[in-house]
Parts: sequence; structure tokens; C-alpha cells
Amino acid sequence: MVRIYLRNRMTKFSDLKLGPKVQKAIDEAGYTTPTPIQAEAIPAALEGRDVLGIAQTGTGKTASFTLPMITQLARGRAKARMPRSLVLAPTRELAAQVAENFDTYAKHVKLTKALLIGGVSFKEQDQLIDRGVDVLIATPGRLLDHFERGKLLLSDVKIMVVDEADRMLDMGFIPDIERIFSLVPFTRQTLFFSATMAAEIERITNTFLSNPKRVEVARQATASETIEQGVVLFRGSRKDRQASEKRKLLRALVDAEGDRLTNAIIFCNRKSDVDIVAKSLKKYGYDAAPIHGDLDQSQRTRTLDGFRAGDLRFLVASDVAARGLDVPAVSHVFNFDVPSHSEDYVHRIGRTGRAGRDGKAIMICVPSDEANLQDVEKLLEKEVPRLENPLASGVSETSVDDGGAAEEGRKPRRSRRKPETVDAAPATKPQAEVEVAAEDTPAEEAPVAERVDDTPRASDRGPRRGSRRDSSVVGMGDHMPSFIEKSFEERLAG
DNA sequence: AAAAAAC
Repeated sequence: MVRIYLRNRMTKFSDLKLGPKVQKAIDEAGYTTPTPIQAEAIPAALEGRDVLGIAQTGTGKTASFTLPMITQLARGRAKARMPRSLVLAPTRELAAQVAENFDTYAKHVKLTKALLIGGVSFKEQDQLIDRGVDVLIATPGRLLDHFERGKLLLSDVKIMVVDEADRMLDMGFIPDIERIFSLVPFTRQTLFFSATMAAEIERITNTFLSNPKRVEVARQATASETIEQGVVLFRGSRKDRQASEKRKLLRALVDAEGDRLTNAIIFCNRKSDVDIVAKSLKKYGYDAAPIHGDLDQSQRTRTLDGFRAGDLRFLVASDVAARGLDVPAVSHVFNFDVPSHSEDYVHRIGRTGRAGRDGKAIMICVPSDEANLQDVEKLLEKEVPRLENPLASGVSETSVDDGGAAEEGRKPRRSRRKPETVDAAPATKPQAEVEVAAEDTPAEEAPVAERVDDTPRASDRGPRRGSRRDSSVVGMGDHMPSFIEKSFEERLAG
């Protein structure tokens, strides 16, 4: 550890013998010192050796293969339909991210590339391939699809990269990966990256890598170091109300963070819940948008770009966004559900507290998630601190409804799941119902409509500064019943 | 039990 650290401190990018044009791009990007994995992997890759990198995101893994690749590919030219290198990534977003990395560091080098991912038309991808590409970046499914159409020849691939291999394993891509390995020349160079070395990954590397340089990077500061964690144990007042009450709790937790919250990712276990939570937050005036695999690729891209640019404050996500995505500077991660794979917890909260910044990760745990919480704590080897439910004292947890947030607008393509009972109720105005909650009256009996204007409102809710792009917000908008805020003040004071 | 990825 110490040795690597010292060595890393002494090594500069300029010591690594990268091509002058690559070096220029690095200088312009403002980087001088490589990360440990870059310092170790780049020299080996430049020598033409296979590399087995065991590292997580945030370690500079992507540049550890793009930089030597650009250097090596700077000479020579691709023939039509015969890419000279191939990068495989498990998700479309990750593939797109790798492509951006090439754009950044190959800007002074004449290098052609194509991004082959699903969800977009074949036509443009075909045209690029026909012209010949130096770098092909792809998700496995779409790559094989192109190959089977006979549009693509892999016999000139000199460098092959497999990124996030353990994720590929989780997603059942290993047979595809093996097939692709069988389609590229035996003499290629292979750069292979995985966050962990599961037995199956070990087997693949033994089969397809040749005397690799093994580069292992200590896990980034584990969860505990820079990320403040907490979990709220929560049970709905009634089973059929738990879902909407949980969303109310989420809003309260968000609000309680005040100005400390600049932006956040909210993870849900199910795509349907991603939609419901995003819709609900939007309805209550929060600047939120969903991302998961059932949404159009164009929408996924737009949402992610907006979030990166700071135009979007809350990203409600499935685990499509848990790993690998480079989203700089997220102040908070909320786990609306406890992830059922405990490793995913580490990946999810790893979206915050990056690059030495402080981060906060807050989770909600309902009774049925308690077994998962135990698994998470077993993995962390420590207890996640319990947080008080900000709504617990003095305020009834009953009767908060999103007004059928989930029922409005289009449902995701494949989601035929029946929404929860509460949300299926006729879409009444949320402010009325929240006000009902303030009065501690069961929603069903409340004369909602006429009470709307009497709703006590806090003029300023503090935390939100994002734009509400949806001008048709039906919900509370800027208004927040004062009881919620009051209970916080009381809580903070006490 | 679910998410991701191919049409």
C-alpha cells in the first residue's frame, strides 16, 4: 500500500511514454499525476501485455485503457468493416461514457470510433462501421446483432477491452463475452477489468488472458470513510398505505437535509417504483426525473446529461445507474429500498462522497427489507446508524397520497404491474390530502376540496432551488404544510 | 424478486 502510494506520487503522466498527442490532451485536461491503476496498467498496456485490472469505478479505470489504446492506435488505419479495437461494456450508459473518454483524449489524434448500443437505429452505426473504425465501443447484445447481420468483421481486432466484467456476469453476459472472444484473433491484446474476482471471472481470465499483468487497486475508501450513512426503519400505518407513506417519508428526509443537499440520486429496486417515485416527487414540486432500462434510450441520455450538467436535481434510478456511471459530485444518495444484493449498496452509495468530498447516504427500510438490511450490515461489518423518522413524532403517518402520481402519464413499456391500491384511487389534489394528514384525519373521510385554501403553508422550503420544468404541477408546488417543517425544527432543536 | 441487454 505504502509503496504504491509513494510510487504514485512520484509518477507523472509524462513518465508513462504515452504518445505526444495523447499527452497534450491530458495536459489540456489539467491532469499531471496518474491514479494508481493508471500508473500500473498503462506501461504494461503500452508494452502490449494483457492486463487484468481489479478496480472499481472512481479509480481512473477508464483512462487506464483508453490512453494506451489511443497511443497504440495512433498509427495505422482501419479497413472497412474491420475495427482495430473493441471495448465491451455492460450498459449503454457505460459504453457512452467510454466513448466520451475517447473523445477527450483522442482529440489531437485522427481516430475514428463507433458506439454500438441498443435502443438506437442500426443505420448510423452501420455507416460508421462501413467506413472503418479504429475503436468500436459496444454492449454485447448489439455487437453480436451487427455481427450476425454480417456487417461486421472482428478479424482485425488487435486490442479487446472488457469493462466491468463482474457486472457482465451478474447480467448473464458471460456466454456472449465468450462468444465474442472466439470471434477476435487469438493474437490480440486483452485488457480486462472487474471490481471483484468471482470464481467465474477467474475462469474467464484464465481462459482468455495470456500472462496478464495483474493490477489490483485497493478499494476506494470504503463506505464508512467519507460517506455518512443512516437508515430509517419504517412501517406504514396500514399495509395499503405503506407505499405512499414511504414516499412522504422520502420527501421529509430530503427536506431535512436543507441546503446541504445539492443533488441526489434516489435508488429504487424496481423499475415501476422508479417511475412512481419520480412522478410523485415531480408532483410535489421537486426537480426529479426517472432513469431505468425500460425508458427510451434518448430519454435516458437526456436525463443523465441533464443531471450531469446540474439542470436536474434528483435522479430517480434503478440499478442501471448503481455502478460505473461517472456522475461527479452528488451530495446525497437515498436508498428508497434496501438493495437485495448487498454489494449493490456499496455501489449505490459510492455515487456520493467521491473524490474526497463528503457525502451522505440515507436509506429507508420497511419490515420486509429487514433481511436485506442485515445482509448489507454483514457485508459492511458494521451497523448502519439508525435515524429517527422525521415524521414519527406528533404527526400521523396516515393518509398521504400522491394523488395517483403513478397512474398519470404513460406507463413504461413492459410494466404491467398493478399499482398499489392507494395510488389507484381517483387522482385528487395532493395538497388537500396532505392537509388532511396535518389534521390527522383519515383521508377517506376528509372533505378535501373545500379545505384546500386553508392549508397552512410554509413560504420557504429552503432546500429546493432546481427548476420545475413541468409547469403543470398539480401538487403542492412550492408549498409545504408547516407541520412538517415544524416537526423538523423541533426535532433539530431537541 | 428484480435489473440489465437484442429485435
